[in-house]
Amino acid sequence: MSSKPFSSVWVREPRKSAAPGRTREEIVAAAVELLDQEGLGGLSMRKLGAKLDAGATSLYWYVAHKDELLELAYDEVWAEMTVPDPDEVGWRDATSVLAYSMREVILRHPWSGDLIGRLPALGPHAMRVADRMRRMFKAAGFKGFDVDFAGSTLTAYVFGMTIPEIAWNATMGDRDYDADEMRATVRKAAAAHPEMLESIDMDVYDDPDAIRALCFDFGLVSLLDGLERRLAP
Amino acid sequence: MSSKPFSSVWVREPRKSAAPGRTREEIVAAAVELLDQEGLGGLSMRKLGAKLDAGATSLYWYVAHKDELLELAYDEVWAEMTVPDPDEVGWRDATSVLAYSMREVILRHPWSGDLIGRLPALGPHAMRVADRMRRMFKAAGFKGFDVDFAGSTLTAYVFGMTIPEIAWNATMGDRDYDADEMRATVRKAAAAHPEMLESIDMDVYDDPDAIRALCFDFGLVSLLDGLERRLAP
DNA sequence: ACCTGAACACCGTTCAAGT
DNA sequence: ACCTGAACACCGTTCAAGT
Repeated sequence: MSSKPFSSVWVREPRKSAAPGRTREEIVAAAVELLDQEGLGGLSMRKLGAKLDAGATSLYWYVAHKDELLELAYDEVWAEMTVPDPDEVGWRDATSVLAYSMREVILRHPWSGDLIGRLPALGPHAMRVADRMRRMFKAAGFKGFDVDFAGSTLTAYVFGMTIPEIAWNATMGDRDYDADEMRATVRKAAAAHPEMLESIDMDVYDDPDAIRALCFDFGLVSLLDGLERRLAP
Repeated sequence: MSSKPFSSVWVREPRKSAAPGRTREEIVAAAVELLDQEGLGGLSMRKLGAKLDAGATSLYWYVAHKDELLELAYDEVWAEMTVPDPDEVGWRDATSVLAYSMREVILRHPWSGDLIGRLPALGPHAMRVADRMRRMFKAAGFKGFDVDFAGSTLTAYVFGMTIPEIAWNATMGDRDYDADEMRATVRKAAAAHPEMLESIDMDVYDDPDAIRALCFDFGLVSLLDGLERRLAP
């Protein structure tokens, strides 16, 4: 009945390469390297081909299209996330460590921010995280759908908090940060809302990195408290 | 000291058009229409020009580059969000209504999901929401930085939860959904984690829309509980 | 003040052809 | 089995030139 089937690299049977030629692994590794260096916009099939001393279109033998390549690269990001064993540290600490680890990994690979939630996360490394995260929330005492709901809630929070951080780093990273310039920008944008301007603490713009870290923690603690409340009998 | 200044349509002085020619408003309206119909990938300067019976490059008189156009369109999305008055319904209900409204508006303009957090939200409509949201959390009893932290936490959650929903709708929307096919996909992807497969309730794939709504509510209630806890003396 | 078309430097992807 | 180059149908943006 489906017009076109659900498609993902992880469902498609890969080509079985006996020995010669390139391998998917080295292609993906090169792609990740390029992405880390130049960002999502910096990865083109032509550039990646050149990097591998191959013709631009040779990659299409290993991969159906660019999105598959991105799916593969994306899964590498999940590989770097640490999910502690809840039996050792307790579910709350485990969850907290995972949340911080996700944030850190994503900030280290800013291009992943544009992929999160947009690409299916069905790769082996994503699955490993999903598995261990389920264990975490089961250990906490969640049952049935709530195990998945708790997981979705956590990742939604972390991703939703981290994605704007990437954007901030991108606009600010390659320039000198000027707190006063930033304050002036905000003041101008919010000129129509004097009440807000008056109540806002402009000190937030002194050390944005520190404030963002505080903010992340505030939200995370709130979320964990809220989840804990779900467990009460 | 800054190499290049922070840039956003909302900081730049727009051209003062006396009367003739096109207006920014109609250009933005046409852009939003195109985006709603064809998605982010469907908006090109050439297509938008054609839609306005203009040369492809005429738009560059009104807008410095495509990103500015997107900033303008993006702000229109914020215009549709309803932020209730906390004095009338209480902060918890107000927050809840806002969260649902955000989710609904974003799902109605799926292209906005790709822009959220990536583009500066300094437009007048975004500012209106920010202002009213601050009021909400101040009414709740938050003070100082916590007012902003609570706001960031809420939007992070809503955005992080909604973005994957858009992706889901995009892959599934134009085809018939096949629950069994989906279950088979998951089973295949998770084959290496039998424990997870055994514990997962495959009923989630029967009616994904309903489950996602449940999930959104679960996370939102948890988050609100957690925020409420921050207010305890 | 506003609009145009040509041009530049890119894209992803297809495909017939090579080895 | 693997790789290639040419070709197609696109992009965003610049810029000199028009009115």
